[in-house]
Amino acid sequence: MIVRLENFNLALTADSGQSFRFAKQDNGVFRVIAYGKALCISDLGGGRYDFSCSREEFDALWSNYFDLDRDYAALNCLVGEDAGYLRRALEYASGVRILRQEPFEALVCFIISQRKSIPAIRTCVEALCARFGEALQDNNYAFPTPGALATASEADLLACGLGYRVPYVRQTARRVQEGGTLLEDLTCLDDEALGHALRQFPGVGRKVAACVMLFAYQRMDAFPVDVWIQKVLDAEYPQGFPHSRYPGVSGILQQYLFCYARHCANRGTARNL
DNA sequence: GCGCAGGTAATCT
DNA sequence: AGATTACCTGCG
Repeated sequence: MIVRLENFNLALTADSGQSFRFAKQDNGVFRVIAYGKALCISDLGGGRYDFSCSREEFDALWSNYFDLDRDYAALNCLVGEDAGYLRRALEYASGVRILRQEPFEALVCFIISQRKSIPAIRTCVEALCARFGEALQDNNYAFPTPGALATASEADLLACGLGYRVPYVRQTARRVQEGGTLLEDLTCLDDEALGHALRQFPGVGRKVAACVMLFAYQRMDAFPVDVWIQKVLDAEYPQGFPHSRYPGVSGILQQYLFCYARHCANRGTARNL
């Protein structure tokens, strides 16, 4: 189905490091897998996109996944011309959507992400899915269930390139499986309590917890500080980022800062998905 | 071939 | 509290 979307930058969202399950195919079409479904999206230009799904699935799943009901255009008014670096980041990255991922997938993927480059994370996550995930059509695989990872052998997880993170992932998967609807139940917690609960999982510190809050639980005030954001804070916000000026959206702005900082650093060097 | 990568946790001062 | 360090392994 073809839809017209404002404020939607597919390429930048796919490469934003939120989900590690985007792939740009040879024909330029983006394939993403989430919630046990594979989807292909073509950018037709002029704000028109072709989604390889029914209207029903779009409304029930993908609209939500891409956070299409949120008014990202409002950020234009909130971040003024005088905002300097942040304004430039907004102008570059507006259209990047905060994805609504499954909590378990986000939790595991960001545990894995520590001390890894994005290409390395992708390779690792794909290996996990191929080995432990449900087979979908076209040689695609869903993200593994907590049970599948909880019962995975140490050797099999090592073979996926998890390295020293193997016990982190296994124990996290076990806790989630034993906890039943544990991750769903966390939805009712406020930001501080949710962050604290997430940090109880092994291998989850402040940064990973903030990523899971932002990319799975839609906590738009979560502000993950990784090495890129730290560089931006050091250079542009020595007094600290003015969170109080952007209530309810500072996580989105964090994502824009992240994309813009990487873009500036990577200018000139070839880089693709 | 070799340093480094979207951090965390343990171990210090 | 804040600084320092080991940690697996693939990618550039």
